[in-house]
Amino acid sequence: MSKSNNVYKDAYNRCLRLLDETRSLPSEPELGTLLGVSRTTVRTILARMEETGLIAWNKRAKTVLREPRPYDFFPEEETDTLAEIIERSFMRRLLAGGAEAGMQINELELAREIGVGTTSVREFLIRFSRFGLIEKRRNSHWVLKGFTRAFALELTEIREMFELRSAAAFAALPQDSAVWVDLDRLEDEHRQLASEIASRFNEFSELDERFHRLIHRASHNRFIVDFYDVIAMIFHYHYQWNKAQERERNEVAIGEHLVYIEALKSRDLGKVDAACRKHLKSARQTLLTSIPESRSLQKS
Amino acid sequence: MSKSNNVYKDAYNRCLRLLDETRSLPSEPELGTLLGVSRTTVRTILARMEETGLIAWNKRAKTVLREPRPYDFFPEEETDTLAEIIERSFMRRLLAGGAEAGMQINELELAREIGVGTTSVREFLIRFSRFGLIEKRRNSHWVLKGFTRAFALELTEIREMFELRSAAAFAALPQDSAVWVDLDRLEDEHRQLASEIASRFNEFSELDERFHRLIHRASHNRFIVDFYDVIAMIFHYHYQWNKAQERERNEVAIGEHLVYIEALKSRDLGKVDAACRKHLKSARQTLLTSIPESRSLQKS
DNA sequence: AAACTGTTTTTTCACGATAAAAGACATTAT
DNA sequence: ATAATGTCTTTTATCGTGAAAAAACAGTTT
Repeated sequence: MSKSNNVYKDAYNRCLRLLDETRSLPSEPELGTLLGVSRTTVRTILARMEETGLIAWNKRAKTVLREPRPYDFFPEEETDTLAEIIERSFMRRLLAGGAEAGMQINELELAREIGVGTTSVREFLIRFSRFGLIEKRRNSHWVLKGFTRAFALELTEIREMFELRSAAAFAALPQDSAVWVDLDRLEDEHRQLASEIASRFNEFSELDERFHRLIHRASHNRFIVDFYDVIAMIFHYHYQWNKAQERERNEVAIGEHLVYIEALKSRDLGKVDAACRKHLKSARQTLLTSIPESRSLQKS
Repeated sequence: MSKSNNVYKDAYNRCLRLLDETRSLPSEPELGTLLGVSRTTVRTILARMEETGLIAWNKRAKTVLREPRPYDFFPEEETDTLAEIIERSFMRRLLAGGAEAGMQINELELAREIGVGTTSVREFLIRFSRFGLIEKRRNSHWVLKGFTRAFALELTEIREMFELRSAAAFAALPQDSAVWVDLDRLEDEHRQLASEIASRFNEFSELDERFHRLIHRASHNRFIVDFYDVIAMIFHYHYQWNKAQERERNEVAIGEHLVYIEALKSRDLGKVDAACRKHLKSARQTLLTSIPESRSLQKS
C-alpha cells in the first residue's frame, strides 16, 4: 500500500474552506505556502476541484464555480497522519486498559492490531521514548514504565524548574519585545473565555498550551522549549481521560493564569515567582489526583 | 542483505576472552546472561568454537581445548551495531567538514554514502533529534542546527541546573546508601589516575562520565538521568576532536572532581554547591573554547 | 523437581521497492 | 525580468520480506 495521501486530502479540505471566501484562487506557489504543501500537491488539489466542478482552471485563471458542499470534503479520519493514528491507538491501549508497569510492548503485535507496517510503529516508539514512559531493551522488546505517580512527580519537578526560570527570563524581557503584545492578546482571550466559561470550558486546554509555550520560549533554550512537548502530550491525554470537575478546574486555572499574567506585566520577580509557583502547584495537584495510587489495568 | 550478525560476533569475541580463564564453560543460560545475549546466540557461538577446535562440546560438557589466538577473533569493525556505524559517519561529517548551520540533511544521500538502508538512517535521525542538533521539516528534509556556541550554552545551562539539584540530592542521601561506597571507589580511581596522569590521561573521559552519572542518578528523576545522554554524547565527540592540552585539562578536572567528592562526603550543602559550580564552570569553558566563533566547515 | 539441552516459533532489524510529496528545471505569460 | 505554469527528477513515507536474534516449548539429565 506504501503511502497514504493524507497530506493531499487534508490540504484539499482546507482549500475547500478557502473557496467560500473568494471568487478565484491565487497562484500555485502562493496556495502552496498558504496550505503548507508543495506545488505538486496544490496541482493535485486543483485538478480534482476542476474535475468535481468546483472551479474552472485554465493556467492562471482559477475561478470558483460553486460553493463546496459537505460531501466535497474528504472524511476527517482520512486526513490523519499515520503517526497520529498510531499515537492514538497506543495511548488508548495505555489509558483504557492495558498498562501494567513492566509490561512488554510488542512491535509486531501493535502493528498488526493497528493495521500498519512495523517500520512505522518502530519509528513511533523511538519518537515516543523521549516522553520517558517506555524504554528499549537492546535487540529486544520495549518495556512500559507506566503512567505512575512517580512519573508525574518527575515530570512536574522538571516542569517547575524550567518554568520558573522561563518566567523570570520573560519578566526580564525589554518592554519593546513582541512577547508583550502576545501576552496582552492571551490575556484578552483568557478574559473572554472566563466570561463564557459555562459553554466554552473545554477550550481551555488549547489556550493553556499556547500560554505556557509563550513563556517557555522566553528561556531561549531549545531543551526547555522542547521539554514542553512532553508536558503538552501528557496533559493532552490527561484532559481526555479525566473529565471530573473539568469546568471548575479550568475556571481556577484561568484565574491563576490571570494573576500570573499580571505578575509578568508588573515585572516584579518576586510576584512572578509566587504566581508561577502557585499555578504549577495546582496543576501538579490536578495531574496527581487523576492518577490512581496503583494504576493497574488488565491486558487487552 | 537484511541483518548483520554483529551481536553474535561481538559476543563471540567476548566469549573468547572468557576461554583464557577457565578449563570449561558454564551452562548455556548462564553464558547467555554473562554475555548479555539469548541462548540462540550462545549456541551459535558454541557451535563455531567447536568447529574451530577451541572447545569440545557435548551437551553439558564444554571443555576448553586450546587458547584463543588473535586470528580467532572477528575483526573489531564487524562487531559494531549499525546504529554505531551511522552515528560515527554522521558525526564525522558534522565535525570534520560539512556542517553549516541551516544545511539540509538528505536521508537517501546519507544512506548511500554510508552504505546502509534508508530505514536505519531515518531511525538514527529520529533518535538523534533529541540531542537538539537537528530538526525535522514535516514531510520533508531534516535541518542541521549546527554545533554552535548557542548550542553549547543552552546545553550547559540545563546541565548546571540538573547537576546542582542532583548533587544536593546526593549529599542528602542516608549514610547507609550504597552510593557512598560507589563514591569511595570512584575517589580511589581518581587518585590512581592522578598519580599516573602522564601515561593515562586519556582514560579520564570514561571516568568522568561514570562520576557524573552516579551523581545524576541521585536525582531519581528519569528526565535528569536521561539528559546526561545528551551531555555524554557531546563530550564524547568533543574529546575526540579537541585534543589541545588534553592532559592539562584532565588533570585540572580530576582535581576539581576530588574537591567535589570531598564536598559531597562532607554533606555540607554550601560546599557541595560551590564545588559543583566551580567544576561545571570550567567544563563549560573547555567546551566553549573548542567551538570556534563561527564554526563553518565546507561540505564534504 | 530444578536446571539444562534440543527444537520450534516469534520478534526484531534491516533492506529494497513503490506511491506520495517535494523539489528542480524548462518554458511561457505578464 | 519576474513570476507564473508545465514537466521531470529526487526524496520521503511506508510496506512486505527475510535473516538474525530472542523467546517459548518440549524433552533430558542430574
